[in-house]
Amino acid sequence: MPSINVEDYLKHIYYLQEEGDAVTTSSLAGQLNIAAASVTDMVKKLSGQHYLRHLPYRGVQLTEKGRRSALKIIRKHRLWEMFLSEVLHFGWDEIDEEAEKFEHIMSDKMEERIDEVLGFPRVDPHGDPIPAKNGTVKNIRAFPLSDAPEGNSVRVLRVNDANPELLQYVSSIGLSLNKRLSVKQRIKFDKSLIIKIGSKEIAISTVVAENIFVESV
Amino acid sequence: MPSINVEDYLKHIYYLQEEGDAVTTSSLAGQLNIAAASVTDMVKKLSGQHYLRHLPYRGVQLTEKGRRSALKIIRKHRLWEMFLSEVLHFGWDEIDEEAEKFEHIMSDKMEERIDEVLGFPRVDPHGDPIPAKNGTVKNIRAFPLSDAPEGNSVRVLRVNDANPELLQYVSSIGLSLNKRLSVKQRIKFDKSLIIKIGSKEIAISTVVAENIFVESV
DNA sequence: CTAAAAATTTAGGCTTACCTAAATTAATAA
DNA sequence: TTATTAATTTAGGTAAGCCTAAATTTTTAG
Repeated sequence: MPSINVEDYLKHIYYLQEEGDAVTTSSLAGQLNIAAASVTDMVKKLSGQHYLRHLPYRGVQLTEKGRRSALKIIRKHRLWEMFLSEVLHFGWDEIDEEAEKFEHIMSDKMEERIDEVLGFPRVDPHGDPIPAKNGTVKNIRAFPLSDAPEGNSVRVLRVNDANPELLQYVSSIGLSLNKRLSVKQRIKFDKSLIIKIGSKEIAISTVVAENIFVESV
Repeated sequence: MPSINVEDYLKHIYYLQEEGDAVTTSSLAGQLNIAAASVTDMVKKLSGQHYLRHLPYRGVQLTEKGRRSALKIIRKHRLWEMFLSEVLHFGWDEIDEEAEKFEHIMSDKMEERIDEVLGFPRVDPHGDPIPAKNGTVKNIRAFPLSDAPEGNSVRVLRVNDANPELLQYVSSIGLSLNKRLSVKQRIKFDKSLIIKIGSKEIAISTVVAENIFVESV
């Protein structure tokens, strides 16, 4: 069984890989809030245990073993987020932090019980897919709202959960998962957007638009 | 904030104190499954941080600070047990183990939310009192069934949760919290009891009787 | 193409919390 | 009361994960 620290490394490597970024010592150090030298140490250890492959000075890549372990944690994390949201009525801006620790101590029995109570959900409250027990992850084909052409009508499928304030803001302008909106206007010089939600028109910055993922409708 | 390990020490010291036992290096080592020498180390550290007083070669005693910290953990532990039992329908023989880890990571926000959902319970599923936020603990005036005189009619108030198999056994003979029973006969030579639950008469050993706490009714 | 800058790794250390073995103190039995 | 036994503490170590500073490798700019 990987330690809590190892689990955190694997999870963050998976996230970085998923975003298509190269997984370097420094990007990992940034995610984990840890000195780069410490990351090198751990990476060598994880490589020795075949959780990942390490090309010195180049970066790392999860092995199948590493990917499996990462997905187990992520499954627990997202199920717990779902539970916090659905059963204990936490806001979507609060749940990620609460789940950070629980993901590491949740027993398999607990995982199954919660999955059952929730009715075997496929996505978490931010629209991220909940990995299946067999290691399958449904990939959500959504594109960032910032890429939507003028006039497009779209539906929100996912919101990046990395920043609680962003989530709060998104709620505050009346957006939530599955909500429909249309792009009224794209402002060239600052790349901001004017979107229409229901009958309201709202201006949002690129930063916000880049973190809202949608599908055409 | 005390570390997880410190919390475990404080909790077990509290338990031992509560049972009226002297809290010695070896009794603690036994509870924590740790070598006595390691306990001495930690005890000196905790004494330095004023969580407890240490009389070398004699034993330890929690300070008020230590008692407070212990009760915070125990409150979280018992609330979580209650939640597992009431909301997720875990058996009373499963919950203690599940709560061992969660007690250390449960946020105060989570604690409040659960307390609320459960309707501010006063006792956990084993009949142990849930300490209040202000550090008050209702003491349950119950005596062990093994002390009940022949002919006595009693009600179950608490069952020692230290042993899951005992809890299972107690359930299996039809006993649970608040159930009434009467002592039909006390067998002298092995101190076992014949008790009557509803219309059934059952023989139970001292070991079992010593772990069931009752009040006269 | 090379020199400076940036990223990565190596070296040497630290802290927490554990361990075993040896020394010391306390308890117990003759 | 003293010798033996039991409990406790001290001494010296270990492993996991982190750190800073120095050395090395890679990238980038001129």
